[in-house]
Amino acid sequence: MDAEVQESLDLEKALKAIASPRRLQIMQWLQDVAANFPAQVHGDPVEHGACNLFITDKLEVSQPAASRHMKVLVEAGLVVPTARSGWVYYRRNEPAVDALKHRLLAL
Amino acid sequence: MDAEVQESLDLEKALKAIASPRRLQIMQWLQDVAANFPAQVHGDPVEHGACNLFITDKLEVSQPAASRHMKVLVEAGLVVPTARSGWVYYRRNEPAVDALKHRLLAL
DNA sequence: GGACTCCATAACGACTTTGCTCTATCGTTA
DNA sequence: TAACGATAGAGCAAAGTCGTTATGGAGTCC
Repeated sequence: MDAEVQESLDLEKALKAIASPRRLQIMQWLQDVAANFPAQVHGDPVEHGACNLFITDKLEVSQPAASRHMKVLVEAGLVVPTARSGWVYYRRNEPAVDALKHRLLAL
Repeated sequence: MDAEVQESLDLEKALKAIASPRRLQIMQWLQDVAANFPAQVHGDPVEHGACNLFITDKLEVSQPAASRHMKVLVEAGLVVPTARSGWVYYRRNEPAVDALKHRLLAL
């Protein structure tokens, strides 16, 4: 366990981030981008993650609503955004997710 | 892992229950009732848990506010209340907590 | 340049959360 | 019986959440 990642994790923020059906769902989808989202022209599924547009479509909410959900996840440190020529891709921040699990095991 | 406990766990409810500084704190206090609360005349710390009154005092909120926090934890299944001659004692529901951890490890 | 797509932010409304105070209930005790 | 202490519920206000539509910036394509 990386001590720096562990310390930087805001437990309350991370818990609130995933204590939402939509965002929990997103985290699960992002576990396997290639399997859960359409093929992407740009942006490698593994390296960069899923295109924001696909996430919005799957969530079946408006684009601003999806945008805000992603922002919550990013600010909780659980997801990493990659802006690339107009598109934004999101991938899980696995060290942070592991840190969250580790903290929760101590509860 | 008890399959019945596992299935009965409402993940979203449990997450929302602990995604609150106060309630997270309560769960941590209840890990060691004898160490975190004054000695109780009635109600065994291990068997029954901590007296609601002590929890209210430690939280430093009004009695109804503490009462409602405990209700949220009970309804999430994470805590078990024991009513005993006017007082209510709360203890952690360890199987449910373990079930929650188990579910979160899959995220 | 002009039209288009993608994304983020602002503004709004409905609903939920969380604190408070006041009140009712219930068991113990004088 | 009457008084007291612990708890839960009702009612209220402030703040947060989550959805929407409207708007504007940034990049792509003709």
